[in-house]
Amino acid sequence: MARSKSSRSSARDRILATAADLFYKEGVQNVGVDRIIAESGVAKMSLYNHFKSKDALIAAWLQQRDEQWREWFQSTVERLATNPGDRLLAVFDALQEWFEQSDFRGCAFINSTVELVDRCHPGYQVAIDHQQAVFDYLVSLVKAANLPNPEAFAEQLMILVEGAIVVAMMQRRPGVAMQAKQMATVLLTQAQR
Amino acid sequence: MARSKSSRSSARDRILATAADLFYKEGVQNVGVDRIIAESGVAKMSLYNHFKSKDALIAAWLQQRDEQWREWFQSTVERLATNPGDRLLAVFDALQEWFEQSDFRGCAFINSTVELVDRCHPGYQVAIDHQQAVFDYLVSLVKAANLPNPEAFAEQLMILVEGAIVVAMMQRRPGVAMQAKQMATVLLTQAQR
DNA sequence: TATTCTATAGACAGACCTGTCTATATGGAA
DNA sequence: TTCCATATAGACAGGTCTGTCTATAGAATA
Repeated sequence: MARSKSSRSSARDRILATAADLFYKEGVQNVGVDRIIAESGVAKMSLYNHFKSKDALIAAWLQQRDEQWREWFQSTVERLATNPGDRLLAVFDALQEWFEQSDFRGCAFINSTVELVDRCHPGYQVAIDHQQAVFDYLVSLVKAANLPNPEAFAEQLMILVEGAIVVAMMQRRPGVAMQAKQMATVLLTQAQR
Repeated sequence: MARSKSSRSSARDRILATAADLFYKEGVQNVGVDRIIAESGVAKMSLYNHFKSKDALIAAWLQQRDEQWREWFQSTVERLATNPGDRLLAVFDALQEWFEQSDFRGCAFINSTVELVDRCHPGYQVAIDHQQAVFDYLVSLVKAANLPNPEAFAEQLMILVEGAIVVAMMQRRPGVAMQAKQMATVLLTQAQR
């Protein structure tokens, strides 16, 4: 039981790791299952034993990326600042760290939403839920900073976050995070009054 | 000569109009040339006589959309406000009109950039140029309003615009434009000081 | 009228895609 | 040792895609 579980996980994990890399770098539509099995060194049947279809693999990737990205994001924000007010702004320092990664190619969830036009795709809801989870985290930060109207201010932050991501991706300009941070500073001062 | 020119344009225009509709609604990767010729009622050879390849058709579509969208955007902004300061904010009223269109599915240029991962694709540079042209227009509005550091403030507006577009697309919430407008108002007041 | 240009329908090649199938190897468990 | 779950390689079917080719119709011009 423990063996079969561990060997199964190993194959599954290799598939998921390869898919994660390729799907993010090249887009879910531009990567075929043949490529994934070739680069992860598994047989095609292993992929289809672990995942019902390519669409299910896409959904599993997004699910995993949601968990991993948010864990990275939150721990980075909390590493960069301790004061609740500072943590709000540290959101943008974390973004800049992300933008500076050499393989940065935008938000996997925005990108997948664009590629998977069909709202019934199993990965679509995962992308929507991810945005909601990020929003909820921002709300928690705003509440910790004791600002009035936490939802309203978190929605403002969300606009800045999404805008910075798109500009960073399109123009390859990681520094946009600091512009967004400065905007957030101004809005924060305004919100505190 | 006039005949052949006009009949050629008519076929070319039908192809481009159909492609524009389908590419925007369903994404360039999800629409094949067979579908375009079927829905525009032309022969496949007519498409390949007017466009070197599907990629060239995509590029031609983006080029046309760039011109049409910016003309619409600028004339809408100028219709909604005459005072230079108000025009800056009218940008977001124009966005809201756009977001409320029933077929709104985000920015064709962001979407195509995501789909066409390859930066060498003939349509890729068109998308980058579009963003630059929108930015230049924002700079002209900021300059007309006599604000200091026009480029810096236009970059802030750009973040708000891109952020609003993404939120409107992902969450189907046209009202996000008014939140972005309110943020712009605060930043405008700050910039004027 | 004869010519020429552009349109048409549709077959076709060649590549790629997903998903299934077979036949076989391996390694821990009973 | 025998069994069984899982791994493997790779052929295969059936579909889609782009782009080319042929054969033909129609309409304006010389």
